[in-house]
Amino acid sequence: MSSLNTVVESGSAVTGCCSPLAGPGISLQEAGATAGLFKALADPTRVRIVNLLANSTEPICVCEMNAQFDLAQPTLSHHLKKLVAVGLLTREQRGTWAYYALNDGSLQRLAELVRVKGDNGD
Amino acid sequence: MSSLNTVVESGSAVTGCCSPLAGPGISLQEAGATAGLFKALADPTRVRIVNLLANSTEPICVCEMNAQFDLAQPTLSHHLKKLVAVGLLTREQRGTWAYYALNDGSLQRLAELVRVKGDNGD
DNA sequence: CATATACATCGATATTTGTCAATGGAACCT
DNA sequence: AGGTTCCATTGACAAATATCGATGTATATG
Repeated sequence: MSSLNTVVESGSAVTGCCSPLAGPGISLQEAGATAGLFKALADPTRVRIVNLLANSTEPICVCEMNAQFDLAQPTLSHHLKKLVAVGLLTREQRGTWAYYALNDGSLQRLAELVRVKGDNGD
Repeated sequence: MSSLNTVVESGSAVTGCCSPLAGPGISLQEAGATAGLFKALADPTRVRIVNLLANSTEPICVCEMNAQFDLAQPTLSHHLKKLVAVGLLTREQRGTWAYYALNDGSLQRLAELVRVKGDNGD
């Protein structure tokens, strides 16, 4: 059986930050935070990772992604770290394996960032 | 009065491209196109430009942005070009001035990219 | 025609970033 | 304890990018 610590970690950028793109007059600093979130998705590999996780009901371990993406393992780790740092992904350690999943509601919050002014919001 | 050619140009990436982030199994190429769109917004200055235009009912000329952003004029031109190339912005020449505006519906299409699976789209 | 203005393009540079090989560290197995 | 597997970190390097000064190109104006 083993211990199975299942320590969960996640950054926080989607979680609370970031002024909407079309919001009224954002500052330079706010623009930086918002750009930081988009920057996390400004790479094909990271888009694929998010897409992969968005289509899975369960977390996926690095070894499985490693089998699908034609990339060195450190490179994959690098991208995963960035996605966690920005709050899009969650990392969960199960024994020797590391399982990643979409942070709950992170896509919804991302959608709010892009929400258009006169939208169905109310 | 002068001639006022008003030649309008715009790229096309938001216009038609780009598989949704959470769509079913996107290819490496599709991921690249999607990442390219996010890349356009992965910069504080470009976020501010889009935000500025999103809050304006009328196009805005470069000279006006130049007054608000603490950047050299060539740098601003550089960013504007990228936003037009990806289809987010529209460029319109009025005499000596160049007016930029949000490409119609580009934000909506961007929102669709980020749309979550079980959303109200039905 | 000469000059001025608005903007784009070019060339150069410093920073950022994606990538990999090598190494490190932790959990598991025998 | 020793070896193995999974993953992260480090260091190095090439490519992309943000930035600016200098220059180019229209368009207007005197």
